[in-house]
Amino acid sequence: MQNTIPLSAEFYAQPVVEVAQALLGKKLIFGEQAGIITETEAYRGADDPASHAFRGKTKRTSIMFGPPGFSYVYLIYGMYYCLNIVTGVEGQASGVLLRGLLLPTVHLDGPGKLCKYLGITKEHNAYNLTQDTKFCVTAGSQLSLRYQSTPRIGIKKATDKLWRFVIDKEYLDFSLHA
DNA sequence: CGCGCGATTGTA
DNA sequence: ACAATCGCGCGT
Repeated sequence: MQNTIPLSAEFYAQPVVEVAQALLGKKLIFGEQAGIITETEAYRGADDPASHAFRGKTKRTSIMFGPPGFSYVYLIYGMYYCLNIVTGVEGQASGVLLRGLLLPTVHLDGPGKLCKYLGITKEHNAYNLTQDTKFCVTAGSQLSLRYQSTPRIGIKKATDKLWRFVIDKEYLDFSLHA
């Protein structure tokens, strides 16, 4: 069915803030699991001190400088993995952190819990999400939805950027009770 | 080459 | 408020 086609490299090639907003309501597929993306954050290497890539390309962040549509999975606080999707054009680092996912039975809040529940680890770093129907994002419901923009969570730099995007609670409640 | 600290979370 | 826990990357 149409809905199983991975979002294209062209989609991810858009500016990171736009992609972060556009990913809300889309469906993340990982193995046999699938859920609706409810919360994202945008990170941009060029002018965003909160981004891992702000200080330039390193072994860890090199994936963020690569082509759009690839996974960037990193370990945080020695115990949690976080999943990002590389965006924008190759050579200019940016990516979207996935922070919330609505599954048929649970709503996962927080990037660490999201990866822990799905089983995403460093083994899933640097995957091309535009070529694999078992690890990708698809169009989802296509319903228009409301979301809020807020400062990003857990950072001390660039807190003026309202680059965290969350689907409205009312809309979430509707989905949960539908 | 050593060491401080982080895009987090659960528990006190 | 704070511990758990470890690899990255800055500074020496």
